[in-house]
Amino acid sequence: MNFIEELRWRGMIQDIMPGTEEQLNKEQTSAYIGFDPTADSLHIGSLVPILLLVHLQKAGHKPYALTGGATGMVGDPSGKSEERNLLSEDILQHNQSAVKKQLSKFLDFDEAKPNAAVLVNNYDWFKEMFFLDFIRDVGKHITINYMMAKDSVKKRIEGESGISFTEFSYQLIQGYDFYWLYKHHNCKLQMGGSDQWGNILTGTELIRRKAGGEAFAFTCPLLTKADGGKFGKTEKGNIWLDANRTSPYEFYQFWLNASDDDAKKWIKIFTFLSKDAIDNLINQHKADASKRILQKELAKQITVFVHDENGLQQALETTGKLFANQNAAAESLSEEDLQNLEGIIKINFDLLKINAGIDITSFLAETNIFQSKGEAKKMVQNGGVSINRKKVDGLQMTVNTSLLLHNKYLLVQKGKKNYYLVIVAI
RNA sequence: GGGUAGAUGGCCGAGUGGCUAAAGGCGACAGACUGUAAAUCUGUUCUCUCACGAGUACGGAGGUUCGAAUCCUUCUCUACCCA
Repeated sequence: MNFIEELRWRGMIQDIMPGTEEQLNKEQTSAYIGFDPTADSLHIGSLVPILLLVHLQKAGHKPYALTGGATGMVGDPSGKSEERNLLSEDILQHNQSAVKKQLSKFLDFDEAKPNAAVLVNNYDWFKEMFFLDFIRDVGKHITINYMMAKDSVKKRIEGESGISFTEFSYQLIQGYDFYWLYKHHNCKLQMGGSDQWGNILTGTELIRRKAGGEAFAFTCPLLTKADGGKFGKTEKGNIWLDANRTSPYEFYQFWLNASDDDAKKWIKIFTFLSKDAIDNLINQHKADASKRILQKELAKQITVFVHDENGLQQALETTGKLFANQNAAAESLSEEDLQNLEGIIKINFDLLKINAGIDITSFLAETNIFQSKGEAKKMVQNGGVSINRKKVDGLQMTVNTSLLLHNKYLLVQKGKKNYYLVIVAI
């Protein structure tokens, strides 16, 4: 199975330019994807493009991962309904190096291999670029009419808040990236999310007009959830690839909570399991959906990919303790169990206050489990708070030493799935 | 430059002097059900407060009024039309 066929059955191809497959079959091809340094960690939305590069490399082609030091300074209008705030140069610098570090985890950079991965930063070729040169050498080749016809631009022009010249120019900058890589690295293919289709085509157009060359492109679908919600968000926000931002346990939990429909789609995209293996899993899942075989396998594979075997073990251990015996009393957890709960939020709290006894709303607010007493109160009244797995049934409750597990711990739940371990000490 | 229509809570959108912390919808969070799903039903959803209550808030500023999202002045921004 060739690279494109592989991606196709996995549901990872949205649009593809004619001739792309032929090019890839013909010779080892260099291809690139850009990553915007909008934060100092990538999140799971970037995982699909990363996987495209990994598949590409596995198929024997040469992947280029581009960090957008220059494009990040401008801001991509695609998929945004409003003008974005510009990031400061310091932050961009910091983000770039962090993103770079993360990317290097997933690709093989062994230079001995002919298809070793390469990291590039478009700031390197834009920092010396003068405005006049750019509008003469690049701008001249692309008409405004062409640029305005792009969906991402059209929407903004027709929309409420308009579009600045800065963001309007974005596609030219990205287009030039492709041209530059084509010229200097013989890079003939650009991939990306389907929201990038317009920007990518500007690049192939530039290569055609300015260099008389032929370049190719395809995009992968943007992920949504079966219920129409945004992919990769939870009540706590984005799911990041950085273990310090999203612990392996939380990361694992995210995938484990996938709905059946989503799990079927996602396991093809986010794991390297073969078609047979996945078909087999889907059949097993259908036989007894309540075992959530698909979700477990998906969560396992992708957690190992991002956080290694250790991360997975940590996630499984914590998951086991918290969810395996949900009906068991919290008292059944040993001190070690509690001490080694990795990945959930741990909070230190003053023993003296517990000794004196503290009312439930103050306790929840002072531990920062809730931002204010009002919020804590509302949630308690809704029945959404448990301590040591017992539902807090009223505001009159007092937290005191009798509740402590092993004289030291309190296991607090906000909702069903959000655990906090309060550690009491002086 | 001239004219017209607009700007309401995370989003959409009702509201033209007091009964308006502002209908309704979406989203989000929680509960029930369940499989730590989905769907459904229920509750919550400006901030602080155990509560009584208080403080902010209908683009910005100022004014009229006992009382303003609602009326007036002015400014900013957006859309459309004319030049």
